[in-house]
Amino acid sequence: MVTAGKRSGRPRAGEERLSREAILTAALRIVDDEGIDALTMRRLAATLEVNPMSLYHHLPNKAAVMAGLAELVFADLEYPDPGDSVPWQEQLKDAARAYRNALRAHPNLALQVLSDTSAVSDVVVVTVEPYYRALDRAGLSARQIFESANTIVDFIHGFALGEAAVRDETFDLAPDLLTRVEGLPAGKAPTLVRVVGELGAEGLAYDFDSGFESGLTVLTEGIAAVARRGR
Amino acid sequence: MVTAGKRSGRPRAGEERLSREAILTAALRIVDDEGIDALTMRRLAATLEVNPMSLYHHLPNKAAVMAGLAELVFADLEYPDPGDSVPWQEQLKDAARAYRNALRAHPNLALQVLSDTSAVSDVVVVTVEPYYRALDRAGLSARQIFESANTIVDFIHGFALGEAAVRDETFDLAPDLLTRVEGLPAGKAPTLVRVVGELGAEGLAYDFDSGFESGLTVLTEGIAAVARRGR
DNA sequence: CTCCTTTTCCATACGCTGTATGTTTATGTA
DNA sequence: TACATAAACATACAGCGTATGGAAAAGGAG
Repeated sequence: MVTAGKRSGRPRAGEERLSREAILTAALRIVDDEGIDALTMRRLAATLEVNPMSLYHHLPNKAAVMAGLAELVFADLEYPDPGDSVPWQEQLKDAARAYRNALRAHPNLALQVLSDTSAVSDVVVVTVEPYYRALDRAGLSARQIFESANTIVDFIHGFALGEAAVRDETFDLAPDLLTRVEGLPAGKAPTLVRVVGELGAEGLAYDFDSGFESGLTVLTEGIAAVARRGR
Repeated sequence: MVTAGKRSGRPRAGEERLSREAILTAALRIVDDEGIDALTMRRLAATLEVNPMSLYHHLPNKAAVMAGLAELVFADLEYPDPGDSVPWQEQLKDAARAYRNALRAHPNLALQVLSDTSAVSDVVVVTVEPYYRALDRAGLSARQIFESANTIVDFIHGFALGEAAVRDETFDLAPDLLTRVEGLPAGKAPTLVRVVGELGAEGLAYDFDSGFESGLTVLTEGIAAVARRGR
């Protein structure tokens, strides 16, 4: 019996089935479609119609696949950078929005991106430039620029973490929070109960977009205050 | 041959070897000492000198063990809450510091705590009360309190994420960042290069404590500005 | 007391994982 | 033409979470 497929041995020139890029593309698709847990070396090999061990000729191990995926997220990150014609606050916010959007583009990958420090390459380091540009224009010292940029990035990371976690389990914040707070033992967290109650009364229409924007406003106002005081 | 240990069947009264609490305590020790990957059901059972399957009589599966660990972190969280005698800014910062400290207490668990939404119980929800208290005193609207508290928590989460990631691989930020930035292609990220260069010249003594404090300052100043504008 | 259900342990086993090792075949270079 | 290298496949191993079932003590019901 002459089986048509799966010849063993090296493929003819131009018939290579694999490449680092092709593997990562397939992996990204699996993660996007079915979640991070669905990504196994065997599953990945199957979608590429290849033996699992073949993958190891292009990537040293599974951790490298993960790191490669994290890098893809950053590669897709493109800052608009409107230039210095807009106020620095707007420049800063635009950079933050672009970063958040890149993290949102692959929610199943967010945790990986945010936690895998081994994926921090030059590609990633360079992505902070727009924050430094904007903060420089705000009149901050070198140290203040450094610390403020870190603060912004930390906020975005925390926000993205919450957004991604909620995203993949169809968890509706508003009603959940409301019922949860209402069920609390009396007198346990009075301010929380009152505030959430008021929000519920006026229809707590929480969405992540406005939450992110209000965070950016707090941060830019805070940085402006620090800049004023710093002079 | 009558082997002394490992009798099968139910233990005599008062000789139970396991309990949910004992299991979680042992699990926490493993995670603290050897990292999250070292925690397997078999390993956990071994340290408790028990058959792996015995664990399943006290916890339904491994995910429940993880969630239980995350809960332990929040259980250890105690806010000092100096009361209303200090400015609301200080009250807010104290709450944030306490939360950060709780997350730092078990760095190997930080990622789990921050990403496992299934561990969000009443215990956790109540922990936001101090933020609400402080923000209420700042004169914010219900919606502003809600959004500002989220922003603070997001910042702490992002910060803790970075801190935990760096912690467990003896990665020294300052020299790493310096050499990395110096090795960048010329003209690639001019502001970043200049700022980090200046910091390197004056001895970039970065530590997480001061980074966290400067973040808190930016946030409280920003919230104060929003409060002023809100009137 | 006896009978019976429930609880808490142990033993075995299954399907899955990442990957080490070795073989086959084609390529590119000497 | 030889030969090292590269890219595929095949087999196999240790370790994982956990389903299933059995043994023995506990504890309540008659």
